[in-house]
Amino acid sequence: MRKTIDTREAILERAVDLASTDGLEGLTIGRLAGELEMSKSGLFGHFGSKEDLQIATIERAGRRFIGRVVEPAYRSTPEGAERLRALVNGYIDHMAEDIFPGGCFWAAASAEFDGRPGPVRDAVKDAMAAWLAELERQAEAAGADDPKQLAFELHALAAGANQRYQLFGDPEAFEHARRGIERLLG
Amino acid sequence: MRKTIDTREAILERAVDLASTDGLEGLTIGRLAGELEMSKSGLFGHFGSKEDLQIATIERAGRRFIGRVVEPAYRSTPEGAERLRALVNGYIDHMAEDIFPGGCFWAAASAEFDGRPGPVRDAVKDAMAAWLAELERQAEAAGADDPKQLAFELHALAAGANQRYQLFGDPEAFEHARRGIERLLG
DNA sequence: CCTACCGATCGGTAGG
DNA sequence: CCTACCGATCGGTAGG
Repeated sequence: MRKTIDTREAILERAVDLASTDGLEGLTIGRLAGELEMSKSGLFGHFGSKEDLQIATIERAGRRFIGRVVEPAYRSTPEGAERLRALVNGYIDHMAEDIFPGGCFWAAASAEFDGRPGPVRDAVKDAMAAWLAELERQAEAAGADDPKQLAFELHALAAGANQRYQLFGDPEAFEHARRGIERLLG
Repeated sequence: MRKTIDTREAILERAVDLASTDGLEGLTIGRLAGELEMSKSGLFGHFGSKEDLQIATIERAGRRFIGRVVEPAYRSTPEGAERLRALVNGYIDHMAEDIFPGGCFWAAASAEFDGRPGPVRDAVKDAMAAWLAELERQAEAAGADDPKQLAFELHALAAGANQRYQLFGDPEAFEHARRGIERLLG
């Protein structure tokens, strides 16, 4: 039992990385099995379908993001302006550190599935909605005039930095984003 | 000759739409041929490889964007602040009008290929670079303090609106983007 | 522009 | 968790 769970976790860790570079559709059972040196059917048995694997991968990416960005911000800052800044800067830091190879998992998954209705798209949507709601909550606690507007702009700057950095390999992207964030928050 | 060119153009028009929803990798020769009611090899003959088809599709999407966004802005406004506003608002309008089904072609293509070096990625990069350079040029003509920073933020707001609108189907995304743009330009 | 193929890979199943 | 398969589809080719 233990080992089965461990194997499943190991599969999903690799799956998140593979999906970050090649997309959730490019995440094929055969390639994933090959990289983990197990048979296709052995891997397949941990999931009921490719769709289930994709959804489990999205959930796993969500836990990684929470562990690396959200929890540190909660531990180090009080609710409000400070936590809002820590969340957005943490998001940017984790892009700059290439924690998801191939760029932000969420930007990729969102662009890939936004036009394809179904449970995979819904899983991406739920994760993004939770992140935006968290930003709005902290913006409200910070006493922002328009918390939704602020959350939108902060996320747009971070997502814009990811797109620019991934495409041009230009670390200046992060500087631009940070400057915009400081102008909004400071 | 004429007809060969027309056929090629028709193929690429469908290809841009298909790639907008299913990605440049999901753009398969078989599906495209099926939708156009021609044989795979008949379609394939217009291109030398799938990669060539992808690059030709990117170029075609670029011409569509220029025709629908850039040229109207040039015709209706003088260089500088007015043209900058017209370009960014035109970009947002063309997202809201669903000119690319499945969301902005560029956001999708960029996220899909940013982690895969090669000529396809380079074609996406060149198109995005030309767009950002155009924004920077108009920002400079408008007398902005930091034209690169302004261009980055304007594009980020527009791209953020696309992501949000495509994922949540929420037209408020465009209002948020327009509000941010007015604050930056006004 | 077509028919008729090729080897490789896809998601998924049978049976152990 | 495996081997051994299935039908479908992939990009691409031969030959006309």
